Amino acid sequence: MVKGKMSKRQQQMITFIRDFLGDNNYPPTIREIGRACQISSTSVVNYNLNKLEDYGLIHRNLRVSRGIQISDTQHSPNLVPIPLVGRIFASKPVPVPDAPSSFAPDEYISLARDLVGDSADLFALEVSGDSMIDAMIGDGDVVVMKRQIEARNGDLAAIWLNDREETTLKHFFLEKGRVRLQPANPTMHPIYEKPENVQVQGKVVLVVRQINKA
Amino acid sequence: MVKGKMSKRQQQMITFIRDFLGDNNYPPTIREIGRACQISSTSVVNYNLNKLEDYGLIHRNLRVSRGIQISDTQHSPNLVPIPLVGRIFASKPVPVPDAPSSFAPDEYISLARDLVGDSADLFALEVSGDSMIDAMIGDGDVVVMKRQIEARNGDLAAIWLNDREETTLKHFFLEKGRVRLQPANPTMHPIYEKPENVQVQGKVVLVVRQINKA
DNA sequence: ATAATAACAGAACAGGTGTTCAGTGTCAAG
DNA sequence: CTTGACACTGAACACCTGTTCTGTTATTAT
Repeated sequence: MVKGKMSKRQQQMITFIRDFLGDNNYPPTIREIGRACQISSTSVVNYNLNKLEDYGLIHRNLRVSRGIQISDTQHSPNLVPIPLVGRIFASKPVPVPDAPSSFAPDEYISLARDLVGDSADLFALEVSGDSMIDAMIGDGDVVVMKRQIEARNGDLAAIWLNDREETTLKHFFLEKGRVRLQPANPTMHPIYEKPENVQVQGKVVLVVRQINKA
Repeated sequence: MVKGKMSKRQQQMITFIRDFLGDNNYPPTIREIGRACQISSTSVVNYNLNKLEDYGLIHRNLRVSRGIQISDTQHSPNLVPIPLVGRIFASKPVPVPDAPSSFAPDEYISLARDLVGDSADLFALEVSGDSMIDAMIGDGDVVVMKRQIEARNGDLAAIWLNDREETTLKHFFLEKGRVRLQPANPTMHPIYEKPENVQVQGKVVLVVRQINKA
């Protein structure tokens, strides 16, 4: 992960690589990129490719012709890449990413598009510990969330409790001046909070649990 | 399309190309194919590649390095289609499909290959009811299972209990003549059964929970 | 057996391709 | 002004890669 924003050229290059890959199913060469982006020198293309790799947008296989892989997507229109931005603990607020595209996480999880839709505001968190057990979410589960400030009644949301200083995943209900937080596990009882004490950080859209990670 | 069947070598080659493409997202060179398939001469690889193109299995871009495209109308190589064979109730045995390809389910769920691997023995079930709550699996969850008769210690398995005549999802442990079935929820206690009373129907490899099905 | 065809081996060639290096200009900080 | 970082140029090098050629071996038909 590296700071800095893409230059015009780098943006042009990565869009060309993406288009080329879509047309031909194999990545372009350095000279093909240069030709398409009006770059006369192969070393400049090489230079900017290294920058793009520093940003985490591509992966280069050194000394391999056409050894460019786009890391934001396995280049499948049916797969949605979701940045895995960190881990979630009950004792800390959810590390919600600020801007959608300004940063480049080092890890992605790919999911079929029909599972999560097309939203750009998705991010994934790996759960640490059993503190979310009342939401039927266990240690090692991956929760896919949609960044949003407000929740609608019934949403399973990540909620920061100001007084307790912890994050909880519960179903959100705003009812006559108070907030009811209902555990997903129906055998457990809800808790009630004052609206000014709760802070919605995002809405859970999917939970994935891999039993045997190879 | 041309008549004739593929030789052993050609079959080996095309599977290698497919695997290579899956791993690297770019096609292999002629020499990489030859190395993987124990072919000493590049001309032989070239020879057989032309045959594969005659058969319509691949498309070659002449004079382009790694210019091999697999004309695979199939799904994306990064998505695995998993048949959704039915619903799971605690009161009934899991409807395990008999033969992998002998039946045609009307519904599929697609998952990224890196989530579930390549096994052909996968099938998916939608959970009805809250009977699996002690496995942290709720109503509407989709469990992806791998068909198998035996379970190893620690596997989260679908287990049919002969006497109670019901299915349960628990972690399986065979220990000194008895079977311990441990709920995934660590706050709940295990149950113990005689080995002849339990029947493994499959092993859970993944659980997916969609919160808001659009 | 003989001939024809398919499949393969090895080598060589021309051009493609990633890499590297010595410079050039720009621009902001010291 | 000087310095240094940054983006870029042009050229050269070494290896990679697809192609082609000649020749050999195996298989099949006549």
